[in-house]
Amino acid sequence: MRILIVEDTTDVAEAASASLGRAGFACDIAPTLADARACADVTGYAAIVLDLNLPDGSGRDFLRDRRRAGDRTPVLVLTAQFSVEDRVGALDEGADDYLVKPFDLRELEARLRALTRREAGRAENRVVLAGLDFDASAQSLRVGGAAVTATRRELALLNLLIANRGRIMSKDRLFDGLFGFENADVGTNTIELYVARLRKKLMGSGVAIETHRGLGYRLDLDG
Amino acid sequence: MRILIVEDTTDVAEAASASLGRAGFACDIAPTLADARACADVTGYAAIVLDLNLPDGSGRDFLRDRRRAGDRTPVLVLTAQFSVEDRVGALDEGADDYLVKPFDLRELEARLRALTRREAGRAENRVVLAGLDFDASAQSLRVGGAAVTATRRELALLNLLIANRGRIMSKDRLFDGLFGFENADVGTNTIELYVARLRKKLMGSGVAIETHRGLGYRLDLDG
DNA sequence: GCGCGGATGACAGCTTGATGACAGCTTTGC
DNA sequence: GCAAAGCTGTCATCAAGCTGTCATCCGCGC
Repeated sequence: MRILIVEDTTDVAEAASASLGRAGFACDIAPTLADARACADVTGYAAIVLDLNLPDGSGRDFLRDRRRAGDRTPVLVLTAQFSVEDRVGALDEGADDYLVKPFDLRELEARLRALTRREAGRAENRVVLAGLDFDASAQSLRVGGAAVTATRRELALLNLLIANRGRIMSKDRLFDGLFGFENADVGTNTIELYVARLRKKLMGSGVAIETHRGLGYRLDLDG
Repeated sequence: MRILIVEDTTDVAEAASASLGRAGFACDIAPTLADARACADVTGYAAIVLDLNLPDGSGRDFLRDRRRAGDRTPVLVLTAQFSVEDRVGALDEGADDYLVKPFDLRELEARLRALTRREAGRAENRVVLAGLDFDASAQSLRVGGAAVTATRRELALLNLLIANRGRIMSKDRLFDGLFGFENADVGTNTIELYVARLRKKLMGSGVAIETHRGLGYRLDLDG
């Protein structure tokens, strides 16, 4: 984890750097806004510690610029001011946290850990198969890059087939997956219907639903 | 955005709930650890505000349990203690932030905005999308440059849709985000109502709320 | 060729969503 | 405190389009 410390008071910056270094962070120090910009442009950081009082301007401008540019690196602001307005202002301008000087180094360390912690693993429900791009959580379907709309039943069927890709699914099992008890009297023909409708929408995706007579259906790569 | 407030002092909890409600958050209050667990098991929250001193135990246990269980919901800890050890301890146990009592309600609000914003992958409160310009902290909305007034619920809905832009949000999820438990008996038709009202206000913004029958709604660029 | 399982187009019913009007309640301004 | 304004949510009505049935056609395997 690499951290950028934007702070012009050498003592503070070096103390922080040493302390964070011991905690496993690699730190770069930037004593001016210009240095900070140069560093941030060259490499990415897991987080930025930003003093607001700098010799060549206010850290707020730096923060605002980065956010406007779409940069989401977590920023922890250091401030000498106590007023609630200032704190609220900093947070609303895009800071993720702040610390009032003088601060305890252990606390800086803990806060940076909290900020950088949530970088890791987001559960992805997305499946990409040849020209097919299906995201179960967003219920979105793309075929060859183009968004395709599908109804609830169609998506449910697709979901089932994808989850069992490469395996033959009997109509009974598909039926069980698509309909609850209250729909038990729906004709089995319905499955065939939805397979047909899905096939039409998956046209040209490189993925095909094969028919296996007397056995069921299987989704797999085309060809 | 739905928030769980775990706090046994009724005054504090209700003041926070009222203040956050005005800011567009839907709040549930849990006065005990048992209540908190029950709530958290039943529904998901955008963030949890957690007092450490509770009648049936320490909030730390609750926090630790949730993290062990793999839950990453942002947690903001309320504490009466000043010691650095306590603060560091809370952060390292998985809290994302803390506030020392007594705290300013505006600050709680700003910190929760920062926490939920980060979760939604945003670095600042302001979002500009085509002709739509929305600022969550100022609760202000502009369409094609012109200021548009919108009510709290409308803004809350918009905020939710923007945070999940591009994905289909089921009415249930939108409902959970807009209403807490005390409003559980509100008809689901209400969502449709607010979608209609929002659509009217977003007219000509280049952003549209698409209906996906049986699935939910999705906010995306028009076209 | 025949039989059976599967494919598919059309359609009617019905669930789901849209929307205008209204009553209750909250907030705001005085 | 009071009154007015505005926000909220319910209801009823209307529109849309998803669903599943039916009938018919296709094609594989025997």
